[in-house]
Amino acid sequence: MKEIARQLGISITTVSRALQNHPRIGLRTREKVQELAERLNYIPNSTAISLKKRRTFNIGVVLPYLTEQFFSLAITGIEDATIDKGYSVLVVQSRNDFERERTAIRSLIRHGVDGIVVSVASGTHTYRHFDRANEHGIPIVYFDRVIKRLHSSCVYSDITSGAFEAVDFLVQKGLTNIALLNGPMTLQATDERLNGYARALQKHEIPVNRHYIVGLNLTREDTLKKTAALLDLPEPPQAILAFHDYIALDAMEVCRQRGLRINEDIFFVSFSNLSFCSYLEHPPIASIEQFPYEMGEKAASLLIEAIEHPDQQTRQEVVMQPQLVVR
Amino acid sequence: MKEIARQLGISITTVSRALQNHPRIGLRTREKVQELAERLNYIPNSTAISLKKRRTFNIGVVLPYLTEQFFSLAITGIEDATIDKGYSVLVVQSRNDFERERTAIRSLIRHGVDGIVVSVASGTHTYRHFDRANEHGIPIVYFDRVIKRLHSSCVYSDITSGAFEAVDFLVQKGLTNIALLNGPMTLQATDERLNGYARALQKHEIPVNRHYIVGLNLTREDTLKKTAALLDLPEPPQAILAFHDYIALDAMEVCRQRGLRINEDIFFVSFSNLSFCSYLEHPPIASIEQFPYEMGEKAASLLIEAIEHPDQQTRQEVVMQPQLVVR
DNA sequence: CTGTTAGCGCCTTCAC
DNA sequence: GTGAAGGCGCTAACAG
Repeated sequence: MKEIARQLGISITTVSRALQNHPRIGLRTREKVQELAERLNYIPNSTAISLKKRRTFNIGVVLPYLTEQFFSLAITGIEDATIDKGYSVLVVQSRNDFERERTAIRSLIRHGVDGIVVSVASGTHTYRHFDRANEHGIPIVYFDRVIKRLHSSCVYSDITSGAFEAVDFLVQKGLTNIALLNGPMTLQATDERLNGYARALQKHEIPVNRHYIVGLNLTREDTLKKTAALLDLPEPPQAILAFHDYIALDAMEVCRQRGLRINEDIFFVSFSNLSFCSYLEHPPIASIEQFPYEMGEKAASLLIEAIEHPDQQTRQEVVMQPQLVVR
Repeated sequence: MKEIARQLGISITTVSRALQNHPRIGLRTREKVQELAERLNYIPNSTAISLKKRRTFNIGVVLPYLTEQFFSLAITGIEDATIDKGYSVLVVQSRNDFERERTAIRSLIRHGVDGIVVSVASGTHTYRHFDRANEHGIPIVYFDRVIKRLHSSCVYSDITSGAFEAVDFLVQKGLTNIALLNGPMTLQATDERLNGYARALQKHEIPVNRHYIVGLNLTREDTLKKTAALLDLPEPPQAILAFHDYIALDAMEVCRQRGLRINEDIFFVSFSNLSFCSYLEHPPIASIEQFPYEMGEKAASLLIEAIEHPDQQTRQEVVMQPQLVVR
């Protein structure tokens, strides 16, 4: 800017205004300035602007794993919702580790993001780090793995209803012995899933067999072991509802090894609907699509809302309806 | 800082120095400052620091798709290599679109990143936008889909050798009719792959059958169609080398539909080694692992090198050896 | 060991 | 319509 001002023999102020299309600036001046700026391929220093405006136009995203397609789709939604509003996205992976998440948030605060979208790590047990962000005036929107806080919006899917529909679907196919490979009890979604499962069985007056309900700890070994245990039951399940496609895949492997034919001797339904399931010879017969892209998109626009209108504290809770996709 | 200075009755400078553990500051003063800062849960305004230091400690990453596991692994490598040096990562997806890539770079420049890591979009045909970054003093490191520029380092894998080994492996298994499902001719890697393929055949004195060499355009339909054409040849291939696991999967589907048994009637080897291949009942018998994580890591550290020592323009070209993983 | 001063690049009253 | 001056929060000579 200084350079432009010098070359044109005008003041920096004028340059600044010309560049912003300030109304009360001479048309000729404006044109000359903009043209010269172009020629010098001037790019405004956003650091300086940030300092002045107290906005960086960066938003932070903290989520467990980018390698999970669910989250990379979510990020894409976030990107699409923010990019043309001029925001850039800072991504940090928590790897489901509390400590990592904490430092991630801290680092984002230091980097001066205008807001944060987070999907809480499964290892997180206290929420002080999030409050810190809020205390610094940084709004947070939670998605997928949400926690419900006073002033923060969140968007998540209705797991209960997803599980309900899945089980309902299986029962209507004539399957009554349905097992549930559920997540760790620390996650809220685990409860909801159980809920939907139980409610669907109840609807059809099928008694809940507690041996069919299994809590997994996210390690592959655990999944393999507990699936094997299920199959060893005197009355093994005819169908399995898995809380994640990956879990279903691991479980299917166990079944195959025992000579069970997928989608004949035993049926699978799982959450998430990873695109690569379509490459499988025997994919789960149904998946519960949770629309990660849309979730990310929604979360991001709520965040931008919160950033740009900090006054009107309209906390929102958006519940997305999952959809049973039958193959 | 002002607040701390006021409360302690000292100058802002002293506070600043105390916070940075400046050596020539009174121990007592320092402690008092740091303690108060803690209590006020003061977080330095990095925007201001950036303005002063002319560094944002942000680095940009531009790549085609985060949803491809290859790239999300690369990002993870980048993250790990930068995070503890105090950098944050701004991610933008180009979706292989030139225009998107261009705006991405532009936006990163505006946001004042200290450097950029990029995997060039397949749709990119001119490199002016990259030069722009360089003109603004922003170093770039290319990885995977690299272009070779005067002052920019790059890291990529030795596709030729990967293809060579793959074909060599197949021949040693007694397979001689080997087709190559290659990428679009616009990508440099496509050439190299062809090269390795041809060289391996040559080594075993197998003539190159040009009907076996197929250029794909990255759409699924194209893959299906051209694979079918391969199988329709008077002498169909016994094995297929695919330039990507996803391509192999699509091609395998075609084979299956025709009643060919994977890994019996026809064999597959592909590049990339996606983790989910292990879930397949009949995965490619071998994959060419390209170590995306390590590539990202390396690219990022080269970038940091370039950022922190802008004087010593040591352009580096790192070639990673891929590895044939036999299942 | 500590304070004074100037300035990073830009925006924004306020004055002309 | 344009310019001068001050300041965003912090750092870094330069003085004591």
